[in-house]
Amino acid sequence: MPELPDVEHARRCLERWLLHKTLARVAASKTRLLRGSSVAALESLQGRRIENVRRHGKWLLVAFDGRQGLALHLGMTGRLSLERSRDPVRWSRAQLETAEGTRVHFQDPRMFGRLAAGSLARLRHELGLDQLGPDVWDEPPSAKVLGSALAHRRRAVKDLLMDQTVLAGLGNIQATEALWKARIHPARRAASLRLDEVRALIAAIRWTLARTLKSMGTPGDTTAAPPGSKAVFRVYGRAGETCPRCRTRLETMRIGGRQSAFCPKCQQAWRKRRR
DNA sequence: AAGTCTGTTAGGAT
DNA sequence: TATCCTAACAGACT
Repeated sequence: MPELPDVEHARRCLERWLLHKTLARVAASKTRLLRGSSVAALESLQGRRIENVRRHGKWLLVAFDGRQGLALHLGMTGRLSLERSRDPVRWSRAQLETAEGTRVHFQDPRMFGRLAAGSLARLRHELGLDQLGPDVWDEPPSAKVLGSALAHRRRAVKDLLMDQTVLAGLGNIQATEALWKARIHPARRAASLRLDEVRALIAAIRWTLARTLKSMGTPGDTTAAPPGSKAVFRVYGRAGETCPRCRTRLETMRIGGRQSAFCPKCQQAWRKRRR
């Protein structure tokens, strides 16, 4: 699940569960710590109050008093959940417990997630937040800015959209959906996009992010679709089904090792750059 | 039921 | 430098 909408949802959950609370206990068993961090650093957060919960791209950053921080990446299968007394929590790799007894689990079956604690300044450096591109939801680039980021790049546009140093937050699903919405073939060379196409792409990115975010509802809303439910997506994972726009049979191809669904009619590969 | 697929990213090869 | 590929891991699906 964890692309921008999922991480933003997780952020809102954390805010609801932890904001202004005191962290009484933190434990990390099998979670991989970020290089340069340690369990001792995690434990030094105990007794501190949570001041805010921010997100940049797919990273979560929890700020504590004393300029300390906890950084979290959900990796490919990570999720945050509130412990309820009923069923046991599977794949819990780390636990955060407030003085009031609220217990938050970091569940991560595949263990691609990351956790780190330390001074906020040091974390920002270690995480390479300065290496990340602008957050695609909070600070979307203008067509001109994105256009120049794509110019002179030979890689497939989809591959670049998922490059976190260009734009922070998009993953395979959101990039697939946005390109379909913007009617751009995923394998197009990034440099071949015209300015009007870049403009359409930015609008399409907002469209898919807003749509996915909305489908997840607000934290605690049990009527919303469970995160990652396929129903929201128009083309992702739907190769062989028909295009919702033109009824053409959707196809899929591999780009940068990732499966990329597209509509062969709406998303033409051979539009060449107009000079 | 063995084989294939999977939402990420770091790091090494080309 | 830019791009491409694979490993890290464990489960779901066909």
